[in-house]
Amino acid sequence: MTSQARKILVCVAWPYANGEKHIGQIAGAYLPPDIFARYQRMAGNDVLMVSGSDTHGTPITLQAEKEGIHAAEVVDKYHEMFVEGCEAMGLTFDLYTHTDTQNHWDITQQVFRRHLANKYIYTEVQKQWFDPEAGRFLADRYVEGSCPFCGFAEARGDQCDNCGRLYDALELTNTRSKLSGSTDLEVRETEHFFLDLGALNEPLLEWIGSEKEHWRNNVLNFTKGQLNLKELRGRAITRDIDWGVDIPVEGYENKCIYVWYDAVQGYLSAAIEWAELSGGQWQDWWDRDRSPDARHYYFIGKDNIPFHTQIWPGMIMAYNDETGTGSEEADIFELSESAAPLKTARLHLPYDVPANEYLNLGGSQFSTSRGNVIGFNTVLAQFQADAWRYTLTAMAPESADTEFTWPEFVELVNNELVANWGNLVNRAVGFAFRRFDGAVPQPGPFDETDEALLEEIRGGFESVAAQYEAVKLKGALHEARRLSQRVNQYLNEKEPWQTVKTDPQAAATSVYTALQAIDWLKLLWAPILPHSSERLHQYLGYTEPLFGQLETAPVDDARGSHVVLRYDHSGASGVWQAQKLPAGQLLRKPAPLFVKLDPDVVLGEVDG
RNA sequence: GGAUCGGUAGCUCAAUGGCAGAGCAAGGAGCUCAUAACUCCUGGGUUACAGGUUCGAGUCCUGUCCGAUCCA
Repeated sequence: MTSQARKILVCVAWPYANGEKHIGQIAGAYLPPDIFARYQRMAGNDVLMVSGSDTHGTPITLQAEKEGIHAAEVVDKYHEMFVEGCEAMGLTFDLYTHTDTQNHWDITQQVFRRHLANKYIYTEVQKQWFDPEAGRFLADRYVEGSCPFCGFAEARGDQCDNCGRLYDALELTNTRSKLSGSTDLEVRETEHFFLDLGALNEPLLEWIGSEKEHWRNNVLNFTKGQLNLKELRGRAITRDIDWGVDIPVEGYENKCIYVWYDAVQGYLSAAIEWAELSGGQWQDWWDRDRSPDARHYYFIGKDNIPFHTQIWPGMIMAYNDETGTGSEEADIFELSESAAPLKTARLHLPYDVPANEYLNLGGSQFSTSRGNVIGFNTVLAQFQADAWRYTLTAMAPESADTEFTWPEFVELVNNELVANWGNLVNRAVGFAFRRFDGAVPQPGPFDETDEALLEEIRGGFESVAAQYEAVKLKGALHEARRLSQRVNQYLNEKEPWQTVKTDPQAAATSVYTALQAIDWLKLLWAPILPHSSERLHQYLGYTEPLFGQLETAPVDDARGSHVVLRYDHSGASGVWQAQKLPAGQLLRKPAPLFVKLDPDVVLGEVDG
């Protein structure tokens, strides 16, 4: 490596642990960061990729009520389901955890106290529906009544299903509680904490105005537009709920921190948990004084843009602010040894937020309630992970919504992945294995055609890299596919199956050249197709694995036990370099890398 | 209602204001090492619509329509 390794934090959106995720979410937010992270590790950079399941919020409690079990059980069930999916898909999280851990609580409370000490948190009294029978305040979705506009009797807490109007829940009449069914509701006052985003509007505007040329158009302009309105205002951090992180201030025992405030902090808390588990230093990625060149990438769906370009950066700024340093509130925290450096660290802001649009199904969005969902775990049991990785990258909604259809899935797998790349590997490595004693043949002198091919494929280490580097994964796929086709063209021109009979040395040179090209293409494809590149790596006779190992393990802490997914990169040998394929290296008997799909079977299964 | 993104070949997508391109699909030919795969050739366009700026507009400006997200 000519340049020094850069610290790259790959932040992945935190999914709610409330059900099986669908392939639209995978294509938008979970596969792209893995491809990017795998590339960056091969390129010699120090990658830390973190995420976890979001265990708080109404989606979780709603699902718990639906299934008649406790929220914590819902969390365990779907968290583990997602972890299994990630393992099968090969998503190399250095740590995938969840938010109901002691560490995450500690960090959230630490950040809360610092925000409070720095005067970015204030309190305000609100009016809210209270159900005396249940003894609880009612969140919007727990109260229904008559619409203030059209009188519709079944209007929800914040929106009427009949006329579609939005309103404040306090405007409803004839209200009843969905908790107890009681119609005897009261409006009571309740005090809550607010994050003072209004005070952060100007600093955010300044931040968004410089060195953001590499950001995607939609993300940058959308954020600028919002900030230019200068309408950011306080946002409630706490709610009258009992499922969430406790508020670290006395007198608020019946309230909790609301999900949006704690969830985004997972990027930080997960890095700290990773350090605790691995003995690594999370500050190398997060502390901007210690690692000024570190870069943070946030992979999310478009609905999440405001949280990652306004709210979370604002929270980081509010944390870095030093007005409260030395005050009582700022210094009373008890943190674990790993987390303690957080007290003095100043944290990095996002370097890039390459948000994706949506991958839709059949012209409409994936919707669990409407039943049009293609489940992440389900499809991995049916088709190869790399087939999904290829098709979801080819269909990636990088600049606009895209649509998934099963016929297109079959076409992409059969006519591109199998035909272009899989078949190239099979024909070339298979031919070498059969006709050259199961070893890489010894080439004679290269002619112009040989040199030209090798030069062009070697160029992929620049051209494909540029695409990965810019998070243009679809572009990387196109470029790799173009280079694969060049090798097919080369073989058709050289016809080693002919020359092997008349001029074995010429055939050996051609086959060597093709194998060398394939050996390099294996690396260019590896971030997108890690499983098949790993197998090809073995067929070509290498013994060290390209990638490291994914493993799951239970972790115990003061809040209980949670399963984590971890990637151990230590055994990986794959590097982003055009190294020489050793002539004479023993091959292993190859088999087709990809399963060709039978359209009738695929379409029959999904229709039935 | 406000902010933003997108609308290009049958499909998926490219094109610093400078000859509208690629892959797949379709039609034809070659090849036979290969998963009936590979390679070559061909056809395919009112760049959503209407104006404007410019020597020149897919690209810049104005308006309209359609789709999407966030905020009200």
